[in-house]
Amino acid sequence: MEQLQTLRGMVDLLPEATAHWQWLEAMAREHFRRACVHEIRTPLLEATDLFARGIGEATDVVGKEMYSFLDRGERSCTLRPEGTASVVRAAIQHGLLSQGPQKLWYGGPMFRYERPQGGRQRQFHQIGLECLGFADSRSDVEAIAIAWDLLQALGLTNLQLELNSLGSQDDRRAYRDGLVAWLQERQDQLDADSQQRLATNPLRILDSKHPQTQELLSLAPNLEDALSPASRERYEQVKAGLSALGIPFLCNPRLVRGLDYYGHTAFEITSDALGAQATVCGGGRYDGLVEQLGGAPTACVGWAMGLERLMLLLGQENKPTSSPDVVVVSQGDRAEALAVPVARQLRQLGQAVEIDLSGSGFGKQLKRAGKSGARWAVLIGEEEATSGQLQLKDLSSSESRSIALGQLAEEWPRL
RNA sequence: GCGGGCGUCGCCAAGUGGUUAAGGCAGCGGCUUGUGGCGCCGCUAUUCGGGGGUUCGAAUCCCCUCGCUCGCCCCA
Repeated sequence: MEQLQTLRGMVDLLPEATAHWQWLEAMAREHFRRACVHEIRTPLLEATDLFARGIGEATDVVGKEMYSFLDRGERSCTLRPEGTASVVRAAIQHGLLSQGPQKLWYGGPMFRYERPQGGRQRQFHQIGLECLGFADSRSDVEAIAIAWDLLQALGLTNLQLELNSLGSQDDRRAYRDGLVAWLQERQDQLDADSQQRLATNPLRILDSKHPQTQELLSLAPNLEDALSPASRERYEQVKAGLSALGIPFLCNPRLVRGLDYYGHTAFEITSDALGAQATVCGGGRYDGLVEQLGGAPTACVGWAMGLERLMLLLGQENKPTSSPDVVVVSQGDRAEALAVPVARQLRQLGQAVEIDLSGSGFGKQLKRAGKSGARWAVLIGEEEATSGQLQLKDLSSSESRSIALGQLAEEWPRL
Protein backbone atom coordinates (compact mmCIF):
# COMPACT_ATOMS: atom_id res chain seq x y z
CA MET A 1 0.00 0.00 0.00
CA GLU A 2 1.23 3.42 -0.78
CA GLN A 3 2.36 5.47 2.19
CA LEU A 4 0.18 8.42 3.00
CA GLN A 5 2.38 11.44 3.36
CA THR A 6 2.41 15.21 3.41
CA LEU A 7 1.85 17.05 0.18
CA ARG A 8 4.95 18.33 -1.52
CA GLY A 9 6.35 21.39 0.18
CA MET A 10 4.20 20.88 3.28
CA VAL A 11 5.97 20.08 6.51
CA ASP A 12 4.97 18.49 9.81
CA LEU A 13 6.39 20.13 12.89
CA LEU A 14 7.03 17.37 15.39
CA PRO A 15 7.09 17.95 19.16
CA GLU A 16 10.80 18.61 19.23
CA ALA A 17 10.47 21.35 16.65
CA THR A 18 7.28 22.67 18.10
CA ALA A 19 8.99 23.51 21.39
CA HIS A 20 11.48 25.61 19.51
CA TRP A 21 8.80 27.35 17.49
CA GLN A 22 6.87 28.24 20.61
CA TRP A 23 9.94 29.92 21.98
CA LEU A 24 10.35 31.96 18.79
CA GLU A 25 6.69 32.92 18.74
CA ALA A 26 6.81 33.95 22.38
CA MET A 27 9.80 36.18 21.67
CA ALA A 28 7.97 37.84 18.80
CA ARG A 29 4.79 38.30 20.79
CA GLU A 30 6.63 39.95 23.64
CA HIS A 31 8.50 42.16 21.23
CA PHE A 32 5.29 43.39 19.64
CA ARG A 33 3.74 43.95 23.05
CA ARG A 34 6.53 46.32 23.95
CA ALA A 35 6.03 48.19 20.71
CA CYS A 36 2.28 48.48 21.37
CA VAL A 37 1.51 46.58 18.22
CA HIS A 38 -1.71 44.59 18.38
CA GLU A 39 -2.34 41.22 16.85
CA ILE A 40 -4.81 40.71 14.03
CA ARG A 41 -5.90 37.33 12.73
CA THR A 42 -7.44 37.03 9.31
CA PRO A 43 -8.67 33.98 7.40
CA LEU A 44 -6.24 31.81 5.51
CA LEU A 45 -8.65 31.74 2.62
CA GLU A 46 -9.62 34.89 0.76
CA ALA A 47 -11.23 35.89 -2.51
CA THR A 48 -8.67 35.49 -5.27
CA ASP A 49 -9.43 39.00 -6.39
CA LEU A 50 -7.99 40.45 -3.18
CA PHE A 51 -4.53 39.24 -4.06
CA ALA A 52 -4.85 39.91 -7.75
CA ARG A 53 -5.72 43.53 -7.05
CA GLY A 54 -3.48 43.97 -4.04
CA ILE A 55 -0.27 42.28 -5.00
CA GLY A 56 -0.41 42.88 -8.72
CA GLU A 57 -1.40 40.74 -11.65
CA ALA A 58 2.05 40.86 -13.18
CA THR A 59 3.89 39.56 -10.14
CA ASP A 60 5.10 35.98 -9.94
CA VAL A 61 3.23 35.47 -6.71
CA VAL A 62 -0.10 36.15 -8.36
CA GLY A 63 0.78 34.94 -11.82
CA LYS A 64 2.04 31.47 -11.02
CA GLU A 65 2.35 30.78 -7.32
CA MET A 66 -1.15 30.95 -5.89
CA TYR A 67 -3.13 28.05 -4.52
CA SER A 68 -6.48 28.94 -6.04
CA PHE A 69 -9.61 26.90 -6.55
CA LEU A 70 -13.32 27.27 -7.09
CA ASP A 71 -15.48 26.56 -4.07
CA ARG A 72 -18.90 24.95 -4.23
CA GLY A 73 -20.45 28.31 -5.02
CA GLU A 74 -18.12 28.72 -7.99
CA ARG A 75 -16.25 31.55 -6.27
CA SER A 76 -12.52 31.73 -6.88
CA CYS A 77 -10.73 31.34 -3.56
CA THR A 78 -7.06 31.53 -2.75
CA LEU A 79 -4.96 30.37 0.16
CA ARG A 80 -3.20 33.55 1.21
CA PRO A 81 0.28 33.90 -0.29
CA GLU A 82 1.16 36.80 2.00
CA GLY A 83 -0.37 38.77 4.83
CA THR A 84 -0.54 42.42 3.89
CA ALA A 85 -3.49 42.33 1.51
CA SER A 86 -5.65 40.52 4.07
CA VAL A 87 -4.77 42.91 6.87
CA VAL A 88 -5.58 45.92 4.72
CA ARG A 89 -8.82 44.27 3.63
CA ALA A 90 -9.78 43.66 7.24
CA ALA A 91 -8.93 47.22 8.25
CA ILE A 92 -11.13 48.60 5.50
CA GLN A 93 -13.96 46.13 6.06
CA HIS A 94 -14.21 46.89 9.78
CA GLY A 95 -13.52 50.60 9.57
CA LEU A 96 -10.46 50.30 11.78
CA LEU A 97 -8.87 53.29 10.15
CA SER A 98 -11.68 55.60 11.17
CA GLN A 99 -10.53 54.97 14.73
CA GLY A 100 -7.12 56.36 13.90
CA PRO A 101 -3.88 54.84 12.73
CA GLN A 102 -3.32 51.17 13.46
CA LYS A 103 -0.21 49.21 14.25
CA LEU A 104 -0.96 45.56 13.70
CA TRP A 105 0.96 42.31 13.60
CA TYR A 106 -0.01 38.93 12.29
CA GLY A 107 1.51 35.52 12.14
CA GLY A 108 0.71 32.23 10.55
CA PRO A 109 0.95 30.06 7.48
CA MET A 110 1.18 31.37 3.94
CA PHE A 111 0.95 29.33 0.76
CA ARG A 112 2.90 29.63 -2.43
CA TYR A 113 3.02 26.99 -5.13
CA GLU A 114 6.75 26.96 -5.78
CA ARG A 115 9.45 24.38 -6.09
CA PRO A 116 10.54 23.61 -2.53
CA GLN A 117 14.11 24.28 -1.53
CA GLY A 118 16.05 24.96 1.63
CA GLY A 119 14.25 27.84 3.34
CA ARG A 120 11.40 27.64 0.88
CA GLN A 121 8.25 25.60 1.32
CA ARG A 122 4.80 25.67 -0.18
CA GLN A 123 3.27 26.22 3.21
CA PHE A 124 5.51 28.46 5.23
CA HIS A 125 5.11 30.80 8.16
CA GLN A 126 5.48 34.51 8.47
CA ILE A 127 5.09 37.11 11.11
CA GLY A 128 4.51 40.59 9.88
CA LEU A 129 4.00 44.15 10.98
CA GLU A 130 1.62 46.56 9.29
CA CYS A 131 1.48 50.23 10.31
CA LEU A 132 -1.59 51.72 8.70
CA GLY A 133 -2.09 55.46 8.63
CA PHE A 134 1.48 56.52 9.27
CA ALA A 135 3.09 58.84 6.73
CA ASP A 136 6.00 60.30 8.67
CA SER A 137 9.44 59.02 7.74
CA ARG A 138 9.93 58.22 11.41
CA SER A 139 7.36 55.44 11.02
CA ASP A 140 9.61 53.82 8.43
CA VAL A 141 12.42 54.01 10.93
CA GLU A 142 10.29 52.64 13.73
CA ALA A 143 9.07 49.72 11.61
CA ILE A 144 12.58 48.80 10.56
CA ALA A 145 13.85 49.16 14.11
CA ILE A 146 11.17 46.81 15.42
CA ALA A 147 12.26 44.19 12.91
CA TRP A 148 15.94 44.73 13.51
CA ASP A 149 15.65 44.63 17.28
CA LEU A 150 13.60 41.47 17.23
CA LEU A 151 16.27 39.76 15.17
CA GLN A 152 18.92 41.03 17.58
CA ALA A 153 16.91 39.80 20.54
CA LEU A 154 16.79 36.38 18.93
CA GLY A 155 20.56 36.44 18.96
CA LEU A 156 20.99 36.66 15.23
CA THR A 157 24.11 38.37 14.07
CA ASN A 158 25.68 38.75 10.65
CA LEU A 159 22.50 40.15 9.21
CA GLN A 160 22.58 42.77 6.53
CA LEU A 161 19.98 45.50 6.20
CA GLU A 162 19.62 46.76 2.67
CA LEU A 163 17.72 49.91 1.94
CA ASN A 164 16.38 51.70 -1.07
CA SER A 165 13.82 54.27 -2.05
CA LEU A 166 11.50 53.57 -4.92
CA GLY A 167 10.24 57.14 -4.82
CA SER A 168 6.70 58.32 -5.27
CA GLN A 169 4.36 56.87 -7.82
CA ASP A 170 5.17 59.71 -10.19
CA ASP A 171 8.91 59.26 -9.72
CA ARG A 172 8.57 55.59 -10.37
CA ARG A 173 6.41 55.99 -13.45
CA ALA A 174 8.78 58.51 -14.98
CA TYR A 175 11.79 56.38 -14.18
CA ARG A 176 10.15 53.24 -15.49
CA ASP A 177 9.34 54.85 -18.81
CA GLY A 178 12.91 56.06 -19.13
CA LEU A 179 14.31 52.65 -18.18
CA VAL A 180 12.07 50.81 -20.61
CA ALA A 181 13.04 53.13 -23.44
CA TRP A 182 16.73 52.73 -22.64
CA LEU A 183 16.53 48.95 -22.33
CA GLN A 184 14.43 48.52 -25.43
CA GLU A 185 17.29 49.86 -27.49
CA ARG A 186 19.50 47.17 -25.95
CA GLN A 187 16.98 44.40 -25.76
CA ASP A 188 19.24 41.86 -27.41
CA GLN A 189 21.72 42.19 -24.56
CA LEU A 190 19.15 41.19 -21.94
CA ASP A 191 18.60 37.67 -20.69
CA ALA A 192 15.33 36.00 -21.63
CA ASP A 193 13.61 36.56 -18.31
CA SER A 194 14.44 40.21 -18.30
CA GLN A 195 13.18 40.66 -21.85
CA GLN A 196 9.91 39.23 -20.67
CA ARG A 197 9.77 41.63 -17.77
CA LEU A 198 10.34 44.60 -20.02
CA ALA A 199 6.69 44.33 -20.88
CA THR A 200 5.26 43.09 -17.59
CA ASN A 201 7.28 44.42 -14.67
CA PRO A 202 10.31 46.37 -15.88
CA LEU A 203 11.54 47.54 -12.48
CA ARG A 204 12.12 43.94 -11.49
CA ILE A 205 14.86 43.77 -14.10
CA LEU A 206 16.95 45.86 -11.72
CA ASP A 207 17.51 43.05 -9.28
CA SER A 208 18.09 40.37 -11.88
CA LYS A 209 20.93 38.10 -10.85
CA HIS A 210 22.01 37.59 -14.42
CA PRO A 211 25.64 38.84 -14.62
CA GLN A 212 25.39 40.19 -18.14
CA THR A 213 22.17 41.98 -17.33
CA GLN A 214 23.74 43.46 -14.23
CA GLU A 215 26.64 44.70 -16.26
CA LEU A 216 24.31 46.37 -18.71
CA LEU A 217 22.32 47.91 -15.88
CA SER A 218 25.38 49.63 -14.47
CA LEU A 219 25.16 51.92 -17.49
CA ALA A 220 21.39 52.33 -17.32
CA PRO A 221 19.56 55.31 -15.83
CA ASN A 222 19.75 55.22 -12.05
CA LEU A 223 16.61 55.07 -9.95
CA GLU A 224 18.16 57.33 -7.35
CA ASP A 225 18.68 60.09 -9.90
CA ALA A 226 15.01 59.90 -10.81
CA LEU A 227 13.79 60.67 -7.30
CA SER A 228 12.07 64.01 -6.85
CA PRO A 229 13.58 66.39 -4.30
CA ALA A 230 10.80 65.55 -1.86
CA SER A 231 11.36 61.80 -2.24
CA ARG A 232 15.06 62.28 -1.89
CA GLU A 233 14.60 64.30 1.26
CA ARG A 234 12.36 61.62 2.68
CA TYR A 235 14.92 58.94 1.94
CA GLU A 236 17.59 60.98 3.68
CA GLN A 237 15.39 61.29 6.75
CA VAL A 238 14.97 57.53 6.95
CA LYS A 239 18.70 57.01 6.63
CA ALA A 240 19.40 59.62 9.27
CA GLY A 241 16.85 58.02 11.59
CA LEU A 242 18.45 54.61 11.27
CA SER A 243 21.91 56.04 11.78
CA ALA A 244 20.75 57.79 14.92
CA LEU A 245 19.62 54.41 16.25
CA GLY A 246 22.93 52.84 15.38
CA ILE A 247 21.30 50.41 12.99
CA PRO A 248 23.74 49.66 10.18
CA PHE A 249 22.40 49.60 6.65
CA LEU A 250 23.58 49.43 3.11
CA CYS A 251 22.00 51.45 0.33
CA ASN A 252 21.18 49.23 -2.60
CA PRO A 253 19.73 51.17 -5.52
CA ARG A 254 18.91 47.86 -7.25
CA LEU A 255 16.67 46.66 -4.45
CA VAL A 256 13.17 46.37 -5.90
CA ARG A 257 10.61 44.41 -4.00
CA GLY A 258 8.60 41.86 -5.89
CA LEU A 259 5.14 43.03 -5.04
CA ASP A 260 3.54 45.95 -6.83
CA TYR A 261 2.38 47.89 -3.86
CA TYR A 262 5.71 49.15 -2.61
CA GLY A 263 6.87 52.76 -2.98
CA HIS A 264 9.37 55.03 -1.27
CA THR A 265 11.20 53.04 1.40
CA ALA A 266 11.94 49.43 0.53
CA PHE A 267 14.19 47.19 2.58
CA GLU A 268 15.37 43.67 3.07
CA ILE A 269 17.26 41.99 5.86
CA THR A 270 19.39 39.16 4.57
CA SER A 271 21.79 36.54 5.84
CA ASP A 272 24.59 34.93 3.92
CA ALA A 273 24.03 31.70 5.83
CA LEU A 274 20.88 30.74 3.96
CA GLY A 275 22.09 29.91 0.48
CA ALA A 276 19.84 31.10 -2.28
CA GLN A 277 17.01 32.08 0.06
CA ALA A 278 18.88 34.89 1.78
CA THR A 279 16.01 37.17 2.72
CA VAL A 280 14.84 36.86 6.30
CA CYS A 281 12.71 39.97 6.38
CA GLY A 282 11.39 42.19 3.63
CA GLY A 283 9.19 45.21 3.64
CA GLY A 284 8.65 48.82 2.88
CA ARG A 285 6.09 51.51 2.35
CA TYR A 286 2.83 50.87 0.52
CA ASP A 287 0.94 54.14 0.54
CA GLY A 288 -1.28 53.27 -2.39
CA LEU A 289 -2.59 49.90 -1.34
CA VAL A 290 -5.48 50.87 0.93
CA GLU A 291 -6.94 53.09 -1.75
CA GLN A 292 -6.40 50.43 -4.37
CA LEU A 293 -8.44 48.01 -2.27
CA GLY A 294 -11.27 50.48 -1.87
CA GLY A 295 -10.35 52.44 1.24
CA ALA A 296 -9.42 56.05 1.76
CA PRO A 297 -5.87 57.01 0.81
CA THR A 298 -3.73 55.83 3.72
CA ALA A 299 0.02 55.90 4.17
CA CYS A 300 1.41 52.56 5.39
CA VAL A 301 4.66 50.77 6.16
CA GLY A 302 5.20 47.15 6.99
CA TRP A 303 7.33 44.07 6.72
CA ALA A 304 7.18 40.30 6.91
CA MET A 305 9.63 37.75 8.25
CA GLY A 306 9.95 34.13 7.18
CA LEU A 307 9.95 31.96 10.28
CA GLU A 308 11.41 28.85 8.65
CA ARG A 309 14.39 30.93 7.63
CA LEU A 310 14.72 32.27 11.15
CA MET A 311 14.61 28.73 12.49
CA LEU A 312 17.39 27.77 10.11
CA LEU A 313 19.52 30.60 11.41
CA LEU A 314 18.69 29.86 15.02
CA GLY A 315 19.98 26.33 14.63
CA GLN A 316 19.87 24.04 17.60
CA GLU A 317 20.52 26.53 20.39
CA ASN A 318 17.79 27.76 22.68
CA LYS A 319 16.05 24.48 22.34
CA PRO A 320 13.90 24.22 25.43
CA THR A 321 13.50 20.81 26.99
CA SER A 322 10.10 19.60 28.02
CA SER A 323 10.70 17.01 30.72
CA PRO A 324 8.00 16.22 33.21
CA ASP A 325 8.44 17.45 36.77
CA VAL A 326 6.95 14.29 38.21
CA VAL A 327 6.28 10.75 37.09
CA VAL A 328 3.63 8.77 38.90
CA VAL A 329 4.65 5.14 39.23
CA SER A 330 2.23 2.50 40.47
CA GLN A 331 1.93 -1.23 40.82
CA GLY A 332 -0.96 -3.39 41.97
CA ASP A 333 -4.65 -2.90 41.35
CA ARG A 334 -5.44 -0.56 44.22
CA ALA A 335 -2.32 1.49 43.63
CA GLU A 336 -2.91 1.72 39.90
CA ALA A 337 -6.38 3.04 40.58
CA LEU A 338 -4.81 5.94 42.47
CA ALA A 339 -2.37 6.92 39.74
CA VAL A 340 -4.66 9.12 37.69
CA PRO A 341 -6.29 10.88 40.66
CA VAL A 342 -2.88 11.61 42.19
CA ALA A 343 -1.51 12.88 38.90
CA ARG A 344 -4.52 15.10 38.52
CA GLN A 345 -4.03 16.63 41.95
CA LEU A 346 -0.38 17.32 41.24
CA ARG A 347 -1.27 18.87 37.92
CA GLN A 348 -3.67 21.17 39.70
CA LEU A 349 -0.69 22.25 41.79
CA GLY A 350 1.03 23.28 38.59
CA GLN A 351 3.35 20.33 38.17
CA ALA A 352 4.00 18.72 34.78
CA VAL A 353 3.01 15.17 35.57
CA GLU A 354 3.52 12.01 33.55
CA ILE A 355 1.77 8.80 34.52
CA ASP A 356 3.34 5.44 33.79
CA LEU A 357 0.46 3.33 32.57
CA SER A 358 2.55 0.49 31.24
CA GLY A 359 1.84 -1.95 34.06
CA SER A 360 5.53 -2.86 34.16
CA GLY A 361 7.34 -3.57 37.39
CA PHE A 362 8.64 -0.79 39.62
CA GLY A 363 12.15 -1.27 38.28
CA LYS A 364 11.13 -0.65 34.70
CA GLN A 365 8.90 2.24 35.57
CA LEU A 366 11.60 3.91 37.60
CA LYS A 367 14.06 3.37 34.82
CA ARG A 368 11.80 5.17 32.43
CA ALA A 369 11.12 7.91 34.97
CA GLY A 370 14.85 8.46 35.26
CA LYS A 371 15.25 8.71 31.52
CA SER A 372 12.39 11.16 31.22
CA GLY A 373 14.43 13.78 33.01
CA ALA A 374 11.82 14.21 35.74
CA ARG A 375 12.96 15.51 39.10
CA TRP A 376 10.48 13.45 41.14
CA ALA A 377 8.81 10.10 41.11
CA VAL A 378 5.73 9.43 43.19
CA LEU A 379 5.56 5.73 43.99
CA ILE A 380 2.34 3.98 44.82
CA GLY A 381 2.31 0.28 45.64
CA GLU A 382 0.07 -1.90 47.77
CA GLU A 383 1.60 -0.60 51.00
CA GLU A 384 1.12 3.02 49.99
CA ALA A 385 -2.40 2.39 48.80
CA THR A 386 -3.21 0.89 52.16
CA SER A 387 -1.50 3.45 54.37
CA GLY A 388 -2.26 6.52 52.29
CA GLN A 389 1.39 7.48 52.67
CA LEU A 390 2.83 7.80 49.17
CA GLN A 391 6.50 7.63 48.50
CA LEU A 392 8.10 10.71 46.99
CA LYS A 393 11.46 9.96 45.48
CA ASP A 394 13.95 12.58 44.39
CA LEU A 395 15.39 11.07 41.24
CA SER A 396 18.52 13.14 41.31
CA SER A 397 19.55 12.23 44.85
CA SER A 398 17.71 8.90 45.14
CA GLU A 399 16.33 10.02 48.49
CA SER A 400 12.78 9.13 49.41
CA ARG A 401 10.34 10.53 51.89
CA SER A 402 6.68 9.92 52.40
CA ILE A 403 3.87 12.25 51.57
CA ALA A 404 0.26 11.87 52.67
CA LEU A 405 -2.26 11.20 49.93
CA GLY A 406 -4.73 13.63 51.48
CA GLN A 407 -2.13 16.35 52.01
CA LEU A 408 -0.44 16.59 48.66
CA ALA A 409 -0.98 20.31 48.33
CA GLU A 410 0.34 21.02 51.82
CA GLU A 411 3.24 18.60 51.81
CA TRP A 412 4.48 18.98 48.25
CA PRO A 413 8.04 20.34 48.43
CA ARG A 414 8.38 23.99 47.55
CA LEU A 415 11.37 24.73 45.41
C1' G B 1 8.58 25.60 -14.67
C1' C B 2 14.19 24.18 -15.99
C1' G B 3 19.06 21.66 -14.71
C1' G B 4 22.50 18.58 -11.08
C1' G B 5 22.79 15.08 -6.73
C1' C B 6 20.17 11.57 -3.67
C1' G B 7 16.24 7.80 -1.61
C1' U B 8 18.37 0.66 2.66
C1' C B 9 14.29 -0.11 10.01
C1' G B 10 11.73 5.65 13.94
C1' C B 11 17.17 7.98 13.38
C1' C B 12 22.41 7.24 11.58
C1' A B 13 24.38 3.70 8.29
C1' A B 14 27.24 -0.97 5.60
C1' G B 15 26.18 -3.45 1.24
C1' U B 16 27.41 -1.48 -5.96
C1' G B 17 24.40 -8.64 -9.77
C1' G B 18 24.67 -14.54 -6.41
C1' U B 19 23.04 -18.50 -0.23
C1' U B 20 19.40 -15.92 5.92
C1' A B 21 20.14 -7.34 3.87
C1' A B 22 26.05 -5.78 8.62
C1' G B 23 26.46 -2.46 12.68
C1' G B 24 25.22 1.73 15.99
C1' C B 25 21.35 4.78 18.44
C1' A B 26 16.40 4.77 20.06
C1' G B 27 12.34 1.33 21.48
C1' C B 28 10.56 -3.23 23.77
C1' G B 29 11.48 -7.65 26.91
C1' G B 30 14.72 -10.37 30.38
C1' C B 31 18.78 -10.95 34.06
C1' U B 32 16.20 -7.87 38.71
C1' U B 33 7.23 -10.25 40.85
C1' G B 34 8.37 -3.24 45.09
C1' U B 35 12.77 0.87 43.80
C1' G B 36 16.05 3.92 38.13
C1' G B 37 20.52 5.99 35.81
C1' C B 38 25.90 0.95 34.66
C1' G B 39 26.37 -3.91 32.57
C1' C B 40 25.02 -8.35 30.00
C1' C B 41 21.38 -11.22 26.98
C1' G B 42 17.38 -11.29 23.54
C1' C B 43 13.58 -9.05 20.07
C1' U B 44 12.47 -5.37 16.26
C1' A B 45 13.33 -4.50 7.46
C1' U B 46 10.15 -11.85 3.82
C1' U B 47 12.72 -6.31 2.33
C1' C B 48 15.96 -1.88 0.16
C1' G B 49 10.54 5.31 -1.80
C1' G B 50 6.67 3.19 -5.51
C1' G B 51 5.65 0.69 -10.35
C1' G B 52 7.40 -1.83 -14.59
C1' G B 53 11.57 -4.18 -17.29
C1' U B 54 16.53 -6.88 -18.12
C1' U B 55 18.53 -11.48 -15.88
C1' C B 56 18.79 -18.34 -14.01
C1' G B 57 19.30 -14.54 -10.08
C1' A B 58 18.64 -7.23 -8.49
C1' A B 59 18.84 -3.13 -2.84
C1' U B 60 22.62 -3.30 -6.64
C1' C B 61 21.57 -2.54 -14.22
C1' C B 62 17.49 0.11 -17.42
C1' C B 63 12.77 2.94 -17.85
C1' C B 64 8.78 5.57 -15.57
C1' U B 65 6.93 7.79 -11.20
C1' C B 66 6.94 9.99 -6.26
C1' G B 67 9.75 12.46 -2.68
C1' C B 68 14.08 14.97 -0.69
C1' U B 69 18.14 18.12 -1.81
C1' C B 70 21.26 21.94 -4.41
C1' G B 71 21.25 25.69 -8.23
C1' C B 72 18.07 28.78 -11.68
C1' C B 73 13.57 31.37 -11.16
C1' C B 74 11.06 33.82 -7.22
C1' C B 75 10.49 35.47 -2.43
C1' A B 76 9.79 35.38 3.60
